[in-house]
Amino acid sequence: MDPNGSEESDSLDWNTEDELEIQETSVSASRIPGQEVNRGSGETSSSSGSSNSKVISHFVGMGFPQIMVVKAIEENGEDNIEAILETLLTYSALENSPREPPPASTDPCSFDSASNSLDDVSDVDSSPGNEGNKDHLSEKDKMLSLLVDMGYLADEALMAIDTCGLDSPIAELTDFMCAAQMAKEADAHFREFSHEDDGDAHLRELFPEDVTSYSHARPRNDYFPRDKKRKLNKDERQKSRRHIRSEKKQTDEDEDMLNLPNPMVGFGLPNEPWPMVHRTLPEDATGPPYFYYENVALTPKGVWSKISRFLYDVEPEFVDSKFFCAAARKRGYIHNLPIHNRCPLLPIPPLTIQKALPSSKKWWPSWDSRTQFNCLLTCIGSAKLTDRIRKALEKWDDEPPPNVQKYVLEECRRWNLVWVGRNKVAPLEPDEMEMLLGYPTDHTRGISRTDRYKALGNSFQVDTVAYHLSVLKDLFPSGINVLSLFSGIGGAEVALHRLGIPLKNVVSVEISETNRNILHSWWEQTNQQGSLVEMADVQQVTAQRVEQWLSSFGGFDLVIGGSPCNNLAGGNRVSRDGLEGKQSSLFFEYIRILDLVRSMMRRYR
DNA sequence: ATTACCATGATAGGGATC
DNA sequence: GATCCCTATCATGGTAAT
Repeated sequence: MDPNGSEESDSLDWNTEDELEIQETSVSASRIPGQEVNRGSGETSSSSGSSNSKVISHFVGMGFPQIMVVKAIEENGEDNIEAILETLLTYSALENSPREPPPASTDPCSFDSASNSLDDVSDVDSSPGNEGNKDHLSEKDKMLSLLVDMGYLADEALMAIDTCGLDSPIAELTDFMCAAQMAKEADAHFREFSHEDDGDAHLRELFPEDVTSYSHARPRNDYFPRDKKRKLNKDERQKSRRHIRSEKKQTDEDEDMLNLPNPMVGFGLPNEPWPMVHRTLPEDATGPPYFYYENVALTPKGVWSKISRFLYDVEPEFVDSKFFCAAARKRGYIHNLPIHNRCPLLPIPPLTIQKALPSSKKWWPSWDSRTQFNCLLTCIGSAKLTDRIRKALEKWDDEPPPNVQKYVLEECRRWNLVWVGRNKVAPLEPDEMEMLLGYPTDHTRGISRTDRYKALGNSFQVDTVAYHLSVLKDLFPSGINVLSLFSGIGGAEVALHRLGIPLKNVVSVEISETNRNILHSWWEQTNQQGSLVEMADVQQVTAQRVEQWLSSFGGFDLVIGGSPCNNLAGGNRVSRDGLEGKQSSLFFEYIRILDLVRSMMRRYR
């Protein structure tokens, strides 16, 4: 739902000053007086150092103990945000366990395994003062914390302290660590992949009791030197992927795979006597608030099981919108909504091309057997292509030979072309896409044509989503408060509105200004009685803001959104990097915010 | 083997601004 | 006329399921 994230994220990459400021207050309790003197001075920190610092401060700012954050980064490699977060989240799952700070002795020891990779340079454990001397230890810890806060890796900082001595000038320590960092960077690619799956277990051993409630995490790759991954050539990338695959085979076997249902009907279709599916949600998954997450069904292997794991182990509901409209749209939805007594949106839209676009019937050749469109995409077929097709067909008086038919059909399926004249095909018009996706006519009108295609190609199919959301109507007869993340052109809002569910307060977060404008004008045109709060960046949804919304709205009833699919979708041949991808990693913002809302609402209860 | 896929990057041209 | 921004056009090929 975030078509323009790629463009605008460029300008957002380092636009975090204000947020850091906010976090400064929340972190301050755990920080040592005076350490902010060095923050941002820039002189001492290398680029990798400062990015590392940002990651640490963000995780810490959200309530993870610094020691654990550092450990998680060490375990997973600084590039592997996803794994770091996963490691940290493992402990939030134990939220109800008694809280104990890590034993003091654990602090220095916890770095031991991390420093193993550098043991050949220096023997950390042989240094004096590791045990017994508490004063020295705390001084050492302070220095360690200071250096880590400056952006250096904890194991390197520890080694520098041990090697150069606690009384050494900071400059000497930082010099030492710069050298160590350079040595380590060569190792980074390997560690990025090899530590993906064993990080949790390792941390679990080190912190068997310690748990924390976190409220913020920041899994953006943008903290790191841009496109480090892309520097890998194709062979290397394939090797890496093979490496992941072979590791998975060895470790998780088949449990990592989620099978896509065939037919892709989810937990049941309207007006079909489908055997009623019973599901029991994991205890931790039950609301309030209700949540609803969406993304493409066909992702790289293991992505959906990972998404499911982050969303409290709720099983995804895979649905193809071809059962709801005349176009396919294979999507996975993870939600904690009841699944009984759903009802479809009325009127039921036409399910075939011929009924949806009756004017095309006249020109539709008998050998084009399509009755439904493929997934509506963000791009359309080119004018040159339709021209080539026309020329290929014009050579034949009546029916073209099979090979020409095959070529034309292939292109028609690929680009969802419609017959609009004799030998003449054309891509769908934006308003036709609006209709097929369940939006009001001219919903996206007024912006450039390409932007309309982009926005529509990235949006919900309203009838499908509305069918799932329909259970909310009886639950909230007086209306609902909605937190809508990655709102796009407002598919969720339109669905709820069309269901007749009053929208009391809607907080909509959407990066694209044109999309925000679309939702805004829809809101006004439909005379909404509630209030609409618009935000641009999910990363600016801080604990403070959520708290503010919760206190003024009395809680959210629904948290809904589909995070960017750019790096998951099969159409992306350039950067299909999975959940770690530049845009798709914003998924972690979704769970971050959802968890924030959940934990705060539980606290208020 | 075939098929489908919420795409990306390079490029060119129109229009506004200086 | 030089430059920038916006828009449109086009070619491009990898993954996983069937």
